[in-house]
Amino acid sequence: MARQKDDIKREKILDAARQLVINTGFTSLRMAEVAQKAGVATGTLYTYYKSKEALINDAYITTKKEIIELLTDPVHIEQTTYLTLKNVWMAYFYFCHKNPDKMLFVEQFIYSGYIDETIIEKVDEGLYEVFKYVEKGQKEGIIKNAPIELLQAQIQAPIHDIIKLIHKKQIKLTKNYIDSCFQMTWDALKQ
Amino acid sequence: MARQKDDIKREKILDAARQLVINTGFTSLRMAEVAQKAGVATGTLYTYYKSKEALINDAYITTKKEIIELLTDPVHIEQTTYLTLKNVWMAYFYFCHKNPDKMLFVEQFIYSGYIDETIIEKVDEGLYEVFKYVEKGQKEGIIKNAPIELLQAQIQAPIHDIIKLIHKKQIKLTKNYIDSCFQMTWDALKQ
DNA sequence: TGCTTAAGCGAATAATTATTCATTTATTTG
DNA sequence: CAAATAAATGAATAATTATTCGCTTAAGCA
Repeated sequence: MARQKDDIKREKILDAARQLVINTGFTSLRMAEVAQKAGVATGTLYTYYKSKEALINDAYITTKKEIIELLTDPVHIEQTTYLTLKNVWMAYFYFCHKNPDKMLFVEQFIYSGYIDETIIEKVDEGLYEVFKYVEKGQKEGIIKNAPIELLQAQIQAPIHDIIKLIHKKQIKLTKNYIDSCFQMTWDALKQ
Repeated sequence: MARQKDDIKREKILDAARQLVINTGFTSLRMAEVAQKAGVATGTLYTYYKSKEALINDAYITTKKEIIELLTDPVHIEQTTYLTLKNVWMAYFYFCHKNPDKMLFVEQFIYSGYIDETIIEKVDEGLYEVFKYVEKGQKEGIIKNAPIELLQAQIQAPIHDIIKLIHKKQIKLTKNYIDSCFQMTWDALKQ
């Protein structure tokens, strides 16, 4: 037959899109720039995606899936709820630090104006797994009995804020710095 | 002479812009829609602002100033650091709850692609006042000795996340709910 | 009350940018 | 190795949308 679509090229396109969004905002995201940054011609974008909207939505879906897989990896599970949560928290923190473009893209996507509304809840379902660790801690009387979404906000929101800060002000990370972040979150959660 | 520009109309324009951004994203913000929502003609926008960029930047500056004035209002000051911080936190929480469009607009602005870079730091200077309450608590040995920006993240990020949630899922607020939010934040901060 | 002048209007225009498509290039397979 | 076919290209086109401008309206002032 003939040539096949190249998954590495697709990934380069998504990377380019995410990076451009983070550097210059969703409004300034131009298909021509995505193509240039990805090292392909503008027209090529349309053999991989039927529209700009489809491209952006795919960038969301694939990135979110990657994050959920990371968070629900059984490798984090330990004997105590404290240690399990710490592992998950650390894994997410490092992921965000290493991939600020992915984290920020996912966070910003909802306000992009390109949302295909149907996909958001579907993708988010995978997160329930993570909440189970928190609910387990509640049953054990270790974690506060607040509504689960409040606890979730206490866990994830500061991470995002701190990563933005690190990124913006080029603060360098020390073990100490990260540990005191987690300590604050744990103090917020614990009974 | 002749007619004067109408500050109420200007406010309506800014309101319209903020609401549209929150409902449909920055990318879908069209001058024609802003005009319609504000109840003026498209051309009128240009007697108030020389460009779309100028309009959006003004929406940012004025909103951010409003927030900073709220946070630095001396009325919040009490005998103890705990009570002062609680007052400021509550004031900000209620503001965000009542004006989610203002809070979200300010939060999203950085990623809008319309930033006039020079203004951001200038406007943010006013926030130092608020950090002083936190630093005071550190000197008193009441608040953890973590870097100030980490403490700031612990304070503000969960509020933003929770307001988004309330807005999205139409959770109804109870006194209890709000108090347990603040309790978590305080536990995160306190020594 | 009438004159002056800037606000207000919105259709027409200019600019911008997503998408298409005729052509070229490269991969697959018999 | 050659034929078949789909990917890749990027200039041309279509679509979208910010901005302008000639005209109308109304606020301020003598």
